[in-house]
Amino acid sequence: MKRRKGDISVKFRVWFFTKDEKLLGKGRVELLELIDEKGSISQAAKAMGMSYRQAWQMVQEMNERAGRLLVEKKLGGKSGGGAFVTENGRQLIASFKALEKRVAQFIAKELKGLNI
Amino acid sequence: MKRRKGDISVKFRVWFFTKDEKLLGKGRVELLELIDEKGSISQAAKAMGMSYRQAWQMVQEMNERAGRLLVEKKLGGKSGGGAFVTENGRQLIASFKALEKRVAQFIAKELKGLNI
DNA sequence: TAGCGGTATTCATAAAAAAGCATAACGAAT
DNA sequence: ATTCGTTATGCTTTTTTATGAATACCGCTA
Repeated sequence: MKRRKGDISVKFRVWFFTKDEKLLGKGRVELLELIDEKGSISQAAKAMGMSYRQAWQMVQEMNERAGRLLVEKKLGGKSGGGAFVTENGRQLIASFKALEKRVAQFIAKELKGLNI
Repeated sequence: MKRRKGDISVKFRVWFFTKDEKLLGKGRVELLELIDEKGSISQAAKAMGMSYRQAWQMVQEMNERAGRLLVEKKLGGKSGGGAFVTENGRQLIASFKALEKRVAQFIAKELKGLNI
């Protein structure tokens, strides 16, 4: 089977780091968005098909590494509590998605000139 | 601890895919380059600190998915045999590294304008 | 023809990552 | 006080991934 031009596609990922530790990537941004939408870590985890435990650990790690709270959590209360994305968190999400989009456009443009 | 602008860095990876299967990324390109330099999979694996088994499997997978040989192998012979990167392989390496470099430059440029 | 070093392949084992389960703490509403 | 759904956490099990050992094959060289 002969390889023809256009047979190869390109994928990419970007991540935000704080002092060489991964802060977040596409998956965690999606988790943050779902927390924002659902109002709880457990509902967001369920929606993503991941274990609550893992989602909770991710949030914990993100809050620690960011040096600021990206997600605030409330214990007990009317509906048992919940979790909410802070303004800092929303800004980080926006920055990430903006960069991701621009990189995607750049790569698409580059591919036209690259002979693969 | 307050988060200051510039506290966050960005990392990225790009991959070449053929029909939604990963063909290669930064690690495999490095392996190819080492094979080209050393003339054998086993020496390249040792230099990368990975098992021969894994390196061999990666080469196998790349050759299959590329639809063309990126690495040719020779059994037996003067020094027991060896492995060599084909012209196709070299071109793919070059394309990958060129794209990777351009993306790095683009992201660096973008970060100046992005407020994170 | 015996030896050398690399490719090719299987099998069992180890290490690491993810998932699953169970349970306590919490606090507003009733 | 009871109920409720969530956060929070430890412990066990499962799954995935990587590693290591062992073996056969290959072809040049001495």
